Amino acid sequence: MISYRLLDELANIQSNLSKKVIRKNYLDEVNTVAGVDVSFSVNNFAVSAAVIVDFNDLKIIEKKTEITNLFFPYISGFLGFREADAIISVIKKLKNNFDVLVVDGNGILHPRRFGLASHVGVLLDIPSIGVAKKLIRGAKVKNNKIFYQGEVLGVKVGDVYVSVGHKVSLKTCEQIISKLIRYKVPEPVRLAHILATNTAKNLKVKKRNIYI
DNA sequence: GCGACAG
DNA sequence: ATCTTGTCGC
Repeated sequence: MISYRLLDELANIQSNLSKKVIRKNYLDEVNTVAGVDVSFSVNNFAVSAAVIVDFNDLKIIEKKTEITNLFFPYISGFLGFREADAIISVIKKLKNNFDVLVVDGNGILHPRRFGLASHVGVLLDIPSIGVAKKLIRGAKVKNNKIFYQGEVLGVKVGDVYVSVGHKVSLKTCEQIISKLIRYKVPEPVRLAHILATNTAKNLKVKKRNIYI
């Protein structure tokens, strides 16, 4: 079980690490973009997937999957402690380099400015962008700007909510995500989602066969 | 007790 | 996130 005492400590860790987040561009030209997503299998396994695409034609350059243990439940505001490890593990399996990472979840659009995308970005010290499918509670959208706790912390692009993860300006986040959208979710993340979901599904089938 | 929650 | 069939439409 997770105690409020522990959540307090983890919230402090987030607050401290959020000071490392850089909201400006620390990247050169963008030629390749990686997308990651995590799916969940039977009980305590997480299946993560990473897909690198060419920024110009959105064609797949490389894809990888990884299976890791889950050691933390889903608690809104603490997604990084549940999924960051799985994401970092699969990124480390990639052979190719990429210029920026797109993560399924918020960046600094977060109670303590340290959502999943920032969590992964800071730990790996790479440019990252957060893309959420649902607006975090308490935020409001006006003219596609996302207002949260008195600050503009994101931008709505199509149907998704974009925020700075690390080492990318909000303006650049907006430009990059705009170019990556074919359907609702930006291509590399959508492809990673499909890959992770299918891989998790196959795992379940295999596990089931043992008992037949 | 009820509804809501970034995934 | 996940549990789940058919069905509408290109």
